[in-house]
Amino acid sequence: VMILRSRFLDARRKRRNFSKQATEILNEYFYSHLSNPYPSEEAKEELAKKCSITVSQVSNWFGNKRIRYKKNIGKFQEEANLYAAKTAVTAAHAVAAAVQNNQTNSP
Amino acid sequence: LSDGKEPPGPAEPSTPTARTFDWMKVKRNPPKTAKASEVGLGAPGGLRTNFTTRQLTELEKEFHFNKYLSRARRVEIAATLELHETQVKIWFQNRRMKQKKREREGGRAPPVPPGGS
DNA sequence: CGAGCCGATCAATCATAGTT
DNA sequence: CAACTATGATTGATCGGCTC
Repeated sequence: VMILRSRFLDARRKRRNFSKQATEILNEYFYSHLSNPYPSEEAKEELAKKCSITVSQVSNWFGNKRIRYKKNIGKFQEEANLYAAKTAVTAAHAVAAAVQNNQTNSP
Repeated sequence: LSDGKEPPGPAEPSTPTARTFDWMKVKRNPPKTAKASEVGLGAPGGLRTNFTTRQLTELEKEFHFNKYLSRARRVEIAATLELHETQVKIWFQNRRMKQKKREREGGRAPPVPPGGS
């Protein structure tokens, strides 16, 4: 049986965790698209570039994230709220900027 | 790209954030590999078959010879390796995708990360 | 109409990195 | 340092769509 394990022992070992920043970007996308966290091929390429990883790694990340998320939603609740708030702030900034540029207000 | 809302609302009212969407409910049917009714033994269908080294070696060898299998060859290999024709078929399909993946990305970058010297 | 293929994904597991 | 957890990768098999 052990022998059967040895058939692998190739790639998957020696794996490096993605940079904190890359994970940040991936999570932002995941939680801001929680209703449908399935990035298109183009989106994956863009994420891959921003994260400095390959498209396959982006796919692996989303695949693992989706499965693990639905496996135990509760465990990710905290993280979900964190990123939800984060994107909300980003959106707020965008709106604020738009308002400043566009003096079109409405009380 | 930036969507704001999804027309249908498959979510459930409970928590303001992180609702339950359809993709979270997706369940795959269990593998149909081996019918318990056929052999009627401790072969519960629904388990991911673990190919042996011998089977993988043979399949790999055949793959290098032919990327695609003919019906006849498939039957032959399935018999020799004691696998279902479907398993052999699926193995080749997955193997081809794997090959494509390696070609697409594995263009370079295997030598050595930084560090040497 | 059905079989094989493609592309994407699932789901379980492996082996390791990181944490406690 | 051991025990446990988080995470990236691998892979047999499924799902939907397309071709023939």
